[in-house]
Amino acid sequence: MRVVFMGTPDFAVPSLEKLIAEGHQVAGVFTQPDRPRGRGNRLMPSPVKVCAEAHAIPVFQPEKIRRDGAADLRALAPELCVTAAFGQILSQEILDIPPRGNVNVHASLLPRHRGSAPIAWAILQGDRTAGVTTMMMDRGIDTGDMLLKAETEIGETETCGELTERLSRIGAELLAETLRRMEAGTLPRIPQDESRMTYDPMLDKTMGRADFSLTAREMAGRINGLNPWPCVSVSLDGGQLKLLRAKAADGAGHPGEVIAADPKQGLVIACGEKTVRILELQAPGGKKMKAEDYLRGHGIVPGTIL
RNA sequence: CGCGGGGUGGAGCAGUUUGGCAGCUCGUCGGGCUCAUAACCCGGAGGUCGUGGGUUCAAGUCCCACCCCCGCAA
Repeated sequence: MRVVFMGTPDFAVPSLEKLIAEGHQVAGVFTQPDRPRGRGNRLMPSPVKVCAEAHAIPVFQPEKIRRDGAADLRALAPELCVTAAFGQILSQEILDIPPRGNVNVHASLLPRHRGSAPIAWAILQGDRTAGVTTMMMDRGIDTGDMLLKAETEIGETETCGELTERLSRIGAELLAETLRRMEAGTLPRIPQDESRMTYDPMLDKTMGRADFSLTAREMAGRINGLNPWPCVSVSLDGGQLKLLRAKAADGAGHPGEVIAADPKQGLVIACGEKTVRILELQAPGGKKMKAEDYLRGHGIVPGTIL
């Protein structure tokens, strides 16, 4: 099929690569403009742009596709558009261009977790499973009819970053099957049950402020679900200690109290209910490391309130 | 030239301000104690101190250049 792909972050790359590998004709790729990123504020291309260029596919980076992308898209004459974490809202004018419509790869089990951060929210809300849904796009945000769905269990200490990586590959497979069945005419089209939908807001860096009055399960969900961004962190030695991976554990104490902090027992912090064991963290200016490694070189006095 | 932190045995750190024997918490290897142990005791191995150059009787430490890693900001 002649398709145009729209996507931006790492999550979208496997889907683009799968389209190419499946023999679809990817006529062009739309992605977010290069942004200043990293140290030195250098302009960095999106992962999707890097991938597209490696395959010699024309790249389009309008600031707003609904304002100044229609002509380019029309010129590419796509039979179908595929989007995956593009990061821009499509107008009806854009949606009307491809005759077979617009398939979106959304990283949740719709109608749950509509919005831009479905994977993080699945972990934040303590879901046991996550997944990918392919859907036909319409004017609303993640409101269109569902096509196919793939489900996977969320690991007990799996982070948003890890789950995103996993779902990106599951999504690519699901996309391939979706297009196969579309061509075969055997694709179901299922309206979303509006009564069961949830819409989750964008992540915000203020969510990273540690709140140990939560239950241990909630706290572990925040720590794992907000990694790699914005991450839950606590102030320590004038810097921010990022908590990167955690697991609920037994025990109790004043919320925020350090129950244990040595290489043998690891780092255990009391929550509103029970405690969390910190498995990985990152010290100010340092690299990610296991909590035990951190504690070999840094002392935290048990009883300290974080 | 956006701001800032860092690179020291296998891991994590101190030591750099004020140049003077390579240190700490672990791990590892050997031995001991113990009914037993992730506990405890004794002993050992393991380091071009990111790279190159400079100053000095002497550089992890001071000077110059470069490489790499990380945080903030997005």
